[in-house]
Parts: sequence; structure tokens; C-alpha cells
Amino acid sequence: MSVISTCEPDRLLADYPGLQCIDDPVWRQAIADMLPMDIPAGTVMYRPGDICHNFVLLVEGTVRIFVRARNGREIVLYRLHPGELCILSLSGLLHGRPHTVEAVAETPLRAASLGQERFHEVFNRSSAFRGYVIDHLVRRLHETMTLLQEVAFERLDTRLAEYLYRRFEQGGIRVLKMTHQQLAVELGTTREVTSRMLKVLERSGGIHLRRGRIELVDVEQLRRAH
Amino acid sequence: MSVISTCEPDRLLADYPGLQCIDDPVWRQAIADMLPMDIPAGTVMYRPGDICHNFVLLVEGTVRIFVRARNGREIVLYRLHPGELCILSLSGLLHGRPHTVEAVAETPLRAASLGQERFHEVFNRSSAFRGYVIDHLVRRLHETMTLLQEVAFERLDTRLAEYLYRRFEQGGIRVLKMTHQQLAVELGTTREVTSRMLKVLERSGGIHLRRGRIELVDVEQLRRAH
DNA sequence: GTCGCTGTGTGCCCGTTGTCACAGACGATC
DNA sequence: GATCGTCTGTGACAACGGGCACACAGCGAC
Repeated sequence: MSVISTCEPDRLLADYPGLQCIDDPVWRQAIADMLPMDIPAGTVMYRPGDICHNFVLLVEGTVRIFVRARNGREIVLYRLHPGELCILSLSGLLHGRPHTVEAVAETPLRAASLGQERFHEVFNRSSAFRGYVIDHLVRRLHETMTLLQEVAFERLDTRLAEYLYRRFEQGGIRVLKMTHQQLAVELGTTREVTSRMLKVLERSGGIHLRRGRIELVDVEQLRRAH
Repeated sequence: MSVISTCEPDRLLADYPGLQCIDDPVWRQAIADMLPMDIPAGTVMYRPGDICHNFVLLVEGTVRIFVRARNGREIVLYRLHPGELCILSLSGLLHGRPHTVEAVAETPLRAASLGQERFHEVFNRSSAFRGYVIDHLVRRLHETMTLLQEVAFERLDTRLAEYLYRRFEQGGIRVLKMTHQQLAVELGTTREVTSRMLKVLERSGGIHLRRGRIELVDVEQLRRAH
């Protein structure tokens, strides 16, 4: 974690639309005061039981947030993207409670962190900052409840088709570069099951499979599958 | 929803430990200003898609928060208890987004509500109030993630035993008054499955079953089951 | 008591998902 | 183009959970 020099507040503000609207001087100053960090891909950022004492804002890269079963299976809860803040750290910040969740850097990260006391100060002084924090919190809660609903009641093939559909649509992509194993982790299942279901989708003409990539063939076919 | 007279701030403060610590005058005043409500048991408080424009604080009774599958099956996310606030309403309050979650009054309720603008005012002026809101939010998020983990990876019999164990322990009870159907909703499964698994627990000596009630026989047996 | 409603027990079967095992296919690297 | 590690395909089978059907039991109302 070396301190990097390119991470001044102006750059932060310029690069990420979510942060551009900050005209709050207190918050701007806080961003200027944050400690910039470079984190290599694959770094384990939190383990279950860890308590985080810093407020972390992601500037570049993505972080995968997930839970793990006793037998090693995982399911992805969500991903942290640039401009977003790590609400896991709030859990620690706000009442020193540990979490059961894990976080891993999927790419090299650029992040900025703020100490606990400074965080509380900004939180108390800046209304815009409060809105920002609360918004993230509410959004994550909402997402997690929706995911829970899907995991509890939707069939796996439906969830797979739904996942692929969303990825293709949202990204405006025709090729998704990921292995069946990675896909399994997204859905909280195993590689074999994912492989089988992908094959079914391929046979029905929705997608085309190649090693390490899934190519979109027919969006309608995919939509019909969920 | 008739206005009730017994719901003055002092009573609120006196009755619920979570609220006693409020020495913040702004918050105290807000509580005094809240609109008291009486709500009969069984009232549907939110449906999926509803947007709530009020900030609701529960004073008496419990509210069941759950999601529903397309085929009608349900799973309980959590319960709202006296002194707690309805964070679903925050979702609406804070960025007008609807939710997929439902809420039903399990008992007659006494609640207090605050308009959107007044809520924001108090939120901006009272640090204690902010802490209170954030704390609830973080706690719910944490709980929901834990539940998700269980639903995704734990077996039903384990979850059932775990649920019973918690209920008996936390309540210091030996008799749990609920039907198999209600239990099924807690776990997000069906009545038959619940019945079968309860019967297994009974045969192994952990509990004793009677119509509409589950009696604790051997805590250790129950603990061993999860 | 007996009627009727609601809750419970259980057999049976089926669909979905997980697990194990192993073969083969792909693609990077030398 | 041979080698090697990783990724993929698939068969066989087991386990878990869901759904249907139906009998019966408990309990209140009359």
C-alpha cells in the first residue's frame, strides 16, 4: 500500500460523476485529506471477524464482496465500484461490530481512506456527505433483500439467465469474459451445475460458449429463459 | 388510524430503553411532534411497489417484514420491535425508490410518524438522531446478509433447529406458540417440510409437539442439531 | 354430543441441485 | 507442434426439498 501522488481531490472529482456534484466545502476538504492507497489485485481486504476502523472510498478498480459457506462455496453479494464507499467499514466505524463478510480486490485498486474521528467529524458537518452515506446504505440493503428473495425462491437456471441477461444488457456487450467457476461464485452454486445450465442455454440458442467467454447470440432467447 | 392520546413523548421515552438516552432537545421535540397512530393487527403496512413518505417509529407491537415468491411462498426478513424505526420508509424518504418488500402488523400497533420534511430537518440537526438511524440501517444490512448466507448455504433442518434454539434461548421460554405454517414462513419453506422436520426433532428428543405449540424438552439435543 | 374448521402426520413421487469421477478440449508457452 | 495447466462437458447417482393427497386430531361453537 504505497502512497500515490495522482490521487488529489480534483482528480477524484473530475473522474467520477457521482462525486462531481460535491460543492460542499467540508466534504471537498475531507477528500483532500484522505489517505490515498494503491492496492494490488487479489488483496484480501476484509475477512470475517475483521473490524475496520477506516472509512474507505474506492477511486479505481472493483472489489468483490461475498460470503462463504463452511464447505467453501461462495456467493457474491455485490461489487464495489469507483466512487462508491465501503459500507462494511461503516459497520465497524459506527459500532465496532465485526462482520461475516469478505472482500477481495478484483483488480488493482486505487482508494482513499479517512480515519474514524475525521469521518465522524465530516459526517456531522456535511449534509451532502450524510446523504451520500445513507444513500449507499439504503441501496445496499435494498439490493441484498432482492438477492435474498432470488436465492430463496428462484430456480438456478432462471437466476443464471437473469444474470447473463443483465450483464449483456447493462454493459452493452456481446461477449462476457468469465469462467464457469466464476459464474458459479456469482450465483452461489458449483461449477458443474453452472456448466450444465450454460450448455442448456447454448443448445436453446441464447448464447455461444467458448473457453473463458460467453457470447451473446439471441437476447430474446435469454429473456425467455427467465 | 385514530389519533391516540396516551402517546406523548414522555411515555415513549419512559417505556423503551432504546429511547431513554435521548437528551437531545431537537430529537425530543421531534418525538413530541410525531403523529401518533393506532393500527389494528393484520394491517398491511407496505406492499411491493409502495413508496412511503413518512418516517415511522414503532412504539408498541411487532411488524413482520417479509418477501414473497411468485407462487406465494414467503420468507421473513426480520421483525420490527418497539423503539425501532421502519427503515423501509427510509428507502422511500431518501430517494423515492419503491421496495419489493412487504410489511404486516402482527399485533395491534402503536406507532408515531413524522413527515418527510420534518424528518430531514431533524436528521440534519440532531447528531444523536442520525446515529440512531444509521445504526438501524447498518444492523439490518448485517442481519440481511447473514440471513442470505444461511438461506444460500445451510440446510433446512439446521436452520429450523437454529431458529428454535434462538427463540427458546432469547425468550427464556419453554413453549413456543406457533403453527407449522408460521414456522414455514419464517424459514421460507412449506408447511409439510416443516412438519416433517419438526417430527424428526421430536423423535430425537429435543422438543415436544402439540397443536399450535412447540415445547422445549432438551436444549442440548437442539443445539446438537445445528 | 356433533359439526366444522384449522392444524398435523405421513406416504409417495418428482424435480432440482450437489457431488464424484473422469475424459477431453483449449490455449499459452517454450 | 509438444507440453502443461486450466477450463469444460457429461454421466451417474444421491440428497434434499417441494407438492399432492388424504386421514386424522384438537378444539371451539352450537
